[in-house]
Amino acid sequence: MNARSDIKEIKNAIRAVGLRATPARVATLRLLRQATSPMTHGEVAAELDENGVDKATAFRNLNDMADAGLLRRAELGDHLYRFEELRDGEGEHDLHPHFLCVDCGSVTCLEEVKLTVGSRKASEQVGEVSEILLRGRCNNCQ
Amino acid sequence: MNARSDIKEIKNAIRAVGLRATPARVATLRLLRQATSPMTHGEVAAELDENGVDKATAFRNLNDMADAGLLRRAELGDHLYRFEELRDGEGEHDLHPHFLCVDCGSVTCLEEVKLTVGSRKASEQVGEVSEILLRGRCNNCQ
DNA sequence: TAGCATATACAATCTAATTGCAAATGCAAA
DNA sequence: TTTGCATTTGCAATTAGATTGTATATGCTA
Repeated sequence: MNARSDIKEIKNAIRAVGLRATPARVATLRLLRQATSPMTHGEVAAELDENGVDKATAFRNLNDMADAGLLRRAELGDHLYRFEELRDGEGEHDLHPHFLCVDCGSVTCLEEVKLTVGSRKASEQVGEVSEILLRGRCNNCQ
Repeated sequence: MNARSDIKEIKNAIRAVGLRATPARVATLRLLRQATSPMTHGEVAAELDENGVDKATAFRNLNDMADAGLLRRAELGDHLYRFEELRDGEGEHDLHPHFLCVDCGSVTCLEEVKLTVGSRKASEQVGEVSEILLRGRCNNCQ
């Protein structure tokens, strides 16, 4: 898939949730697609700043796209919102956990980490789990 | 137990972690002891403001007492730090997961919740996990 | 391509949280 | 009890993430 068809696909994805496919939004989604882990408001804004996109616009777009269901807005416990694309199939109920390094702040998606069956039952007694977060020190920071 | 002996006990607890038992700290700990759920920086500061305690002092004391191991500083997903007293026995090294209700802020310890064996291996590839957090909406808030 | 609702840039604002520093105070030792 | 001094406090300024107001510009549908 070349860059042009990528952009077309991105525009379609944005329009599919009822938003206009503006350059700032295309750039935002492209950025999130090539990122390997969720990006903060600030990280996205800093990148888009090079394209002349205003910080407030970047923030509004992230929030709007999250509200529209295109992105997931995650709060990992360090007072920063992080955004990642919500691919088809991954609904709201997708529970793939995140690992947050308390030293460097890096975030890793842990697709394959699951709770044991008994654990899921136990946690359901308490409430409906919407997010699983592991915190610790990543290998680079040991 | 009367108020006087309460205060004596509170002062002892503060001194036990190597801090001076100042009026502001005594008031802070007393407040947290009578609270039924963790309090935010701002809530504590607002209460102590009536005693003439400065906001910066309130914030510093909460952080200092948390660093000293007297309080737990929790992040419940709404970008506010919340503090609660860490009673004896609850150490820093308790690795059992916690469930945080994003609505009411209640915290539940999930002693029995575990990761699958494969998940532990997978997460160890990323780093050393020191905390497991489940977030969602508790049964009271459904 | 014209019309208009949506989106943007720019600037101001808000709130949580932190920091610098001189003055005040807890508390341990004399 | 008093003294010495490190710790703590008050006050003010500041940082940083995030949000909001508004006039202008632009996507996109008819």
